[in-house]
Amino acid sequence: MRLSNYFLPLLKETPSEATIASHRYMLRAGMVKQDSAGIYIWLPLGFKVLKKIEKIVREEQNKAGAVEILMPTIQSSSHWKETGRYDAYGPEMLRIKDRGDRELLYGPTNEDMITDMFRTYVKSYKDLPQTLYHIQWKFRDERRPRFGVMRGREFLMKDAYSFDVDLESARLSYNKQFVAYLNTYDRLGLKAIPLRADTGPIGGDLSHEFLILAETGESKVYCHSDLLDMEAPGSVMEKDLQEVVDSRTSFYARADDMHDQSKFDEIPKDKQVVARGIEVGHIFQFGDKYSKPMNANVQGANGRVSPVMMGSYGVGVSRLVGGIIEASHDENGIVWPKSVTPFGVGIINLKVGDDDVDRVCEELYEIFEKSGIEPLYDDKNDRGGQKFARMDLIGLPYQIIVGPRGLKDGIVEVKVRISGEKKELSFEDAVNYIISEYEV
RNA sequence: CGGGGCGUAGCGCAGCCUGGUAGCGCACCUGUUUUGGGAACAGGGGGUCGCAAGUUCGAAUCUUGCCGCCCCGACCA
Repeated sequence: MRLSNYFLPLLKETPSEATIASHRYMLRAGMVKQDSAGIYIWLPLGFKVLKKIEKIVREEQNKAGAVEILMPTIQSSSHWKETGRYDAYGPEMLRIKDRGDRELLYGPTNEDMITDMFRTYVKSYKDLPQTLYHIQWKFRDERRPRFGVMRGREFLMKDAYSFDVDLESARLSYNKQFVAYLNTYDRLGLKAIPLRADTGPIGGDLSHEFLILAETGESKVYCHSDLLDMEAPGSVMEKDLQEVVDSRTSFYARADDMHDQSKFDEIPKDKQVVARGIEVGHIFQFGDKYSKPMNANVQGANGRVSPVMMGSYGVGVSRLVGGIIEASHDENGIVWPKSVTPFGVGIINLKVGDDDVDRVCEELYEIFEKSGIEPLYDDKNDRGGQKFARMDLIGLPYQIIVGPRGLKDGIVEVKVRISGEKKELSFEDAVNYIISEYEV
């Protein structure tokens, strides 16, 4: 993409409402524009990142054996009345009436709808287990939306729903998602901690929330530091993932609402971590909570009919955009992990109109376009300082700086955003270096 | 939902107390000189002062009502 053709409305000054880094930088870097409280327009740069995160979430869901569907944003109240949640959910649910005075709602979650769908098709244990997911916009009429996309009213969520014949099988479905979550966050460049969680209004028996550490996190976290040092499990072939799950859950890790100081004190002092975190995922195992009232029953091998055992698994995709920035920024702007960066490399032309500089930039641009690295070429006729500040703000992992001064000696400069390190390299070395950095 | 506050150009703000032709910085446009870490100078465009009613010769300014938004706390991807 050439910057001269792009829509990138940057702000030099910080809008007054933004108090945390991710919100400030998302506004300043032209990623989002607020339209009303907790509702945002996704501008090109923000949308690109959102889509990249969505893609990684999708790939990891597919790897875990989940199957993608798409449910509507607008739901009928009927399923919610069947489960009793129409009354229980409260004012967070946006209720709408259509022209026929029918009660509709903008979905805050989809257990009720998917349970209804599932029961019409599946009657036998032979069609189980099954996990379905979708990535869809949700609306929750939060009392106080804030922190930009971190707590919007409208937000993009991946929600998966598992269906099993019994609790033993349901445990395996839960474990698959647990492992998929660890891998997902790892690919997003995040260190996520699974915490034993309260089951909240969705309800159920077993639940973990996943937090990423950030100073501005809304939750206080107490955990064992070894948990933070663990690598993502990657693709695990064994059928029963219990060992992998146990290897994480055996460490003490609680948010303050579930905190037990005496157990925390048992951890060696130098391994105790007290930090703040942002919730970026939550998984639940809730058995027959919805299947029972909705008569979503399946017949087992023994011929007995019983409610299908369910779980649900949420990842806040739009929240992750903010979460990643919270976890990865400095005083100059965002520092994107390579996996979600909106563009792979920024090309800075320090003297637009200079034949040699223009030519080298164009060659670089073409090479990176072809190699799929997606360059953002700053071909605007601005001063160097402005270009440097701009590129730092939007946070691409690598910058190639091309100017007449370096070109005279046959070199271009490569800047690594995260460290600030600058390398003076030949054209070929610069290209090879960037390309090799993106090879898996 | 309790507490606090704000609405004046795209963004950041002053003006309001004490009513009298709407201002500053950034951004934007034109020109000149510049150009390797957010350039300088000169000129210029952009506003129903959140909306409505009222008081007044006259309202951004005073009064009332409404709408919107933010911040701090208690609750949630």
